[in-house]
Amino acid sequence: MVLYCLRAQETHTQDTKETGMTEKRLYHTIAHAILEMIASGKYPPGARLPGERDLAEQFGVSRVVIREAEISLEAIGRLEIKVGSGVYVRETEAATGPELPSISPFELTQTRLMFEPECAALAAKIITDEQIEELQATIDLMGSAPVDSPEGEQADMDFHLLIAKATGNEANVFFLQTLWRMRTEIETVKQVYSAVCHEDSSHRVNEHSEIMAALRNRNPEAAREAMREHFSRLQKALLDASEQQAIENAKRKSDADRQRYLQSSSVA
Amino acid sequence: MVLYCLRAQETHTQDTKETGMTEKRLYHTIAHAILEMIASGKYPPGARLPGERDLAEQFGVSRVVIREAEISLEAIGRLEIKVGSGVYVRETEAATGPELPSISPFELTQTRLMFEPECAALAAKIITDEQIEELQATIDLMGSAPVDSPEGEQADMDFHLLIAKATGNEANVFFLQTLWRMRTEIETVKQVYSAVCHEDSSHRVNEHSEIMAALRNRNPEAAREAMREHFSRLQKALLDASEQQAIENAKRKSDADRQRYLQSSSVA
DNA sequence: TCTCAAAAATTGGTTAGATCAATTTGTAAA
DNA sequence: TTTACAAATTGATCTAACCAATTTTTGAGA
Repeated sequence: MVLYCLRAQETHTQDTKETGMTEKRLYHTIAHAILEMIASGKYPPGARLPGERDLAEQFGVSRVVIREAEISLEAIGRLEIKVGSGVYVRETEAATGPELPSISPFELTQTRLMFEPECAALAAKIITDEQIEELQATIDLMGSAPVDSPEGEQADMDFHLLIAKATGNEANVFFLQTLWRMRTEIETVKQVYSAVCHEDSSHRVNEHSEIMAALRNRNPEAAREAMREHFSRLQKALLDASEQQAIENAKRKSDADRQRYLQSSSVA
Repeated sequence: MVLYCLRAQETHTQDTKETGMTEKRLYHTIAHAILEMIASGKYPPGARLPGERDLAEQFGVSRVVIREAEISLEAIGRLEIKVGSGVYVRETEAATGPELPSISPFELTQTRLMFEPECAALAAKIITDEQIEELQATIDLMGSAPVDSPEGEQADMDFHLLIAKATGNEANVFFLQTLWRMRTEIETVKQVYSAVCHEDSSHRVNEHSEIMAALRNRNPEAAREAMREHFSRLQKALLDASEQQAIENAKRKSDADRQRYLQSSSVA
C-alpha cells in the first residue's frame, strides 16, 4: 500500500500524462488510497485512522493533502472527523443521506418545541374519537414496554405522529416525520437523545397522558401548554446530560445554552 | 454576504462556545457561505467562482480554508474544480432535500401559520442589528420591484428565510427552506399561490413592515401576532381565490357544455 | 491586417513550518 | 480509588513560498 502510494506521488506527473488514468490531483489519489485501506479491512467501521502526521509520512505527502483527502471523504459520508480526537470510519454506509442538514439535539428539540405544541392545539379542535383511542393505545404500550425498547420508541413516535395526523394536514404529517428522521438518522442527535431517554422515560408516559387529557377535553390551549411542557423538560434534560458529559470548562457553555434556551422558551 | 461571513469568522470561537449551534470548523462555515452565494443567484450554474486568493481575502481566511471548503463541495457534486482554469458551479441543483408530499395550498399556508409565527417570536429575542438591516433591505427591494417579478419573489423568500436564520437554529432554516420548496416545486400549490399573489402584493409590504417593527422592538408577542396576521390574511385570500376560480371553472364548464349542446343540437 | 506561437499572467496544487484549540492520556495528590 | 491538573496527541488554521496547468496577452512573420 505504502509503496504504491509513494510511487503514485513520485511519478505523479508522468502518470497523468502518459496513461491519463490516474487522478490529476494528489488528494484524489490519497482519498482513493484511504478508501482502499478501509476496503481492505485494515480499518473496519468505527476504527480510527492514523493521524494526519502519520499518514502524511506514510504516503510521503504533506499534511494538507491528507486533510483535503479526508475532508472530501467526510463530505460524502465515509469518514467522521472529530476535532482533537481523530478521524473515524463511518459505519452507517447508507442510512444518512445528504438530504438532512447537520443539526444539534438542542436545535431539533427547540424546533419541536416550536412546532408540535401548535399541532396539538390544532388537533384538539378537530381530533376524532377513534384517533383519541389510537393515541391512548400508544400510551398504554409505552407504559408496558421496557425502557429503551424498540416498541417504546415506536410508541413514542406514533404518539406524536398521530397528533400530527389528527390535524388533518399532510404538511404537518410530513414535517413531523422529518423531525423524527432527524432524531433517528443524524448520528450526533441519535446518540444524545438515546442517552437522555434512558432516564427520561418515566416522565414521558405522564406527560403524554397530560397531553392526552387536554385533547380529550378538546382544549387547544391546554394541549399546547402540555406539549410545550413536554419539550421544555426534554430540553432541560438534554442540557443536564450535556453538562454531565462535559465535566470541565464545558460548564460555561452549558450555562450559556441553558440561559439562552430557558430565556427563549419562557415566553408563551 | 461578505459582512455576514466576516462576522462568522471573527466571532467564530465565541459562536461555537456560546450557542453550540454554528459549525465548529471554519471550512464548513465557508462552504456554507459559498452555497449561499450560489443560492443567491450571484453565481448561476456554470458560472466561475472568484479565485481562491480573492475568496480568501473576501472572507478574511487563508487560502487553505477556501480550498478545503471548495473540495468538500466538489465531493458532494456542487462544484467542479478545473486545474489552472477555475472553480465552476455544477448544474445539478435538483433533488436537494427530501421528496415532497403532495399537499394543497391551504395545508401549506396552515403549516406556515403554525410555524413561522413561532420563528418570528424566537427571532425577536435574539436578532442582531445586522440581521435587522438585511431584513429591511428585502422590504425595500420588494417595495420597488414590480409585482410578480422574480426579484419580488426572491425578496419575499429572503424575508422569511432571514427570520428563520435569525433564530440561530439550522433546523428552523431547513424547515423554512422546505416550506418554500413546497410553494415553488409542487405544481398545484405554485399555481394557486401565484394567482393570489397578483392581488395580494400590496398588503405584503405593509405586513412585512409590521413584522419588522415588532422585531426592531424585540417584542416576541407582537412579532408572533404580526406574522400570524400575515398568514391569516393569506389564508383568506387563498379561500377567496379558490372560490372565484371555482366559479370561473364552473362558468367555463357550463359554457363548454352550452356550446357542445348547441353544436350537437344544430347538427342533429 | 491577420495568424499563430511564445511570453506573461492567472489559477489551482503542493510543500514546509509554525501556532492554536479541543481532546485524550498520564500522573500525582487527596 | 477518585479527582484534578499537567502533558501529549490530534485536528484546525495561518503564512509564505513554489510548482503546474490554463488562459490571456503580445509581437513577429506571412
